Amino acid sequence: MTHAAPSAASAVRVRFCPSPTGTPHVGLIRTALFNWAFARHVGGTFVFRIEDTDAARDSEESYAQLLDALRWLGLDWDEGVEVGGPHEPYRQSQRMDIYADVARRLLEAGHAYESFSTPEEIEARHRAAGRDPKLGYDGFDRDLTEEQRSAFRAEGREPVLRIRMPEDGITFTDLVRGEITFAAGTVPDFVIVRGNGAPLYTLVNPVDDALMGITHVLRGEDLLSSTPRQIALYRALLEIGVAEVIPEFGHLPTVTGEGNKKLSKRAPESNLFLHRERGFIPEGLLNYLALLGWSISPDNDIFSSTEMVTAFDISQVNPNPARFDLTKAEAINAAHLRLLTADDFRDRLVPYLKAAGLVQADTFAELTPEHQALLTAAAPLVQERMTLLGEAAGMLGFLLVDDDQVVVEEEARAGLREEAAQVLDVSIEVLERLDDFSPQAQQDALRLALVEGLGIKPRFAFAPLRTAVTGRRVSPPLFESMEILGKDSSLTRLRALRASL
RNA sequence: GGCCCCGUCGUCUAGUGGCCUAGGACGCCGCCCUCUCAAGGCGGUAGCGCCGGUUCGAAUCCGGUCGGGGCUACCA
Repeated sequence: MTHAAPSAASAVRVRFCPSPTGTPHVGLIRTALFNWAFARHVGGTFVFRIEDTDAARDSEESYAQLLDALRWLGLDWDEGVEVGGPHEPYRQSQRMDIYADVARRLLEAGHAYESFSTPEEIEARHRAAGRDPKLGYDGFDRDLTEEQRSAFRAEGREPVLRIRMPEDGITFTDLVRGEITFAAGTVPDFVIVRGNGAPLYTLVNPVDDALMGITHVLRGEDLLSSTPRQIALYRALLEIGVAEVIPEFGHLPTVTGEGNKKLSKRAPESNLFLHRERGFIPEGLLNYLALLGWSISPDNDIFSSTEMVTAFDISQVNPNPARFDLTKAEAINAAHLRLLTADDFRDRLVPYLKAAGLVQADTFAELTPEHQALLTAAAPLVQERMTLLGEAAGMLGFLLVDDDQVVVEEEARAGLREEAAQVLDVSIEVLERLDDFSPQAQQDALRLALVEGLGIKPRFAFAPLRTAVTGRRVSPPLFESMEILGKDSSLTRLRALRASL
């Protein structure tokens, strides 16, 4: 791919482990990007694992979208789903026997215990004791005797498995926030296996990280408060020989939307594929996402993912929440669009023109020779005029439709002034006589007749022609456009608008 | 409520005690260029939440305060 080959084999192993629920969210992608950049920077291993332990919410469609997303963005992984690796399988739904085994060992070693209390009972005990009912689990079942457990079972209760939290507080050094301490007693014993035997995220995530040798966990800030539980579980896993090291944690700043709240999955800006459909290119989107919490240098915002890999330093990540600003994202995308080579830019236009029904193929190579020539000539005209590839249809559509299919937009027609008819009459006459239809020749002749001859300011002199030829108020440069269109076609369009006045 | 995180222009950020009368970018405004729109050039707008303390000196360190956010599930 685009990254430097992991030369000195690093011991660093990081992972991206999304749940396949819904459409990929830009915040999720930002997390993937930072993990990827971190791994590539140090020459470590990037693992891609799927956490599909919630059958009620997970879907195959979402799984496919996750693959599509990472591949589109070029965030390649060394180990994981599809590519395999030494710790297969990489989908948690296929690792249930592993979790059952670890849970059993945790129970046998006394790190976990069976808990029969229902949420209602826990709350009731808090109230009875005059405590805040929202305190969470109270440790009631910690030291149940075998007799008590049997009695509960006899009632038909199915126990969940809880981890026994340590008596003392938990402190760790966050890679982006520094030292963080959770005081003793503030984190209740948590559930790792449901009453029906299904393992929970609280168990499977650390277990797989341990089994897969993950050394650094970079994830969203929303998971910060679950870290003490994971560390407690890790300590237990260490003791029973499932884990070898406790990874370091780094909590990436939340990606917010309007109003400083976490960018909702319902918000359209959160939808990665919507951005792709509108014409973001991977380079632009990745660059923008990198800016959410990180900066490559004091005076530059535009960079490639390769440059990011070279410079990325997790300790330089800003802990502040970052707002997803579509306007800036688009500006960054526009900058990358301009950075593309002419051919590359041209080729990337094709799927968008296809989607708009203007061409018949998805790739440049499959286009008709006519369309290929036309696009090759026209693409450079719009490259620095576009922010999103999706604008291609509007900018180039007039070149891809028949003369009698040109629709003159209201905005353009409204801009026509009194002298439009006269301008068109004169222009048609001038252009008809032109043998050299190059932009320069057109301009020279038209300026002579319109600007000098009729005394009309340039900006008003050419507007009627632009409207006639493109149907729009905003278009690629007029003379170049007419050259591409050809003399006959251009004249036909000029006459058509003239006739409609 | 409890626990935890965060607090520099509207937004994303640089800043790790003197280089800061706080730099860049997006946005916005103006001018130049100009066949439209862009691009480009030039200029401008706008910020260290607040209060104490430490220090010769604080955006930078400490305390408090206020504000924002996250978590508080047999979701992930």
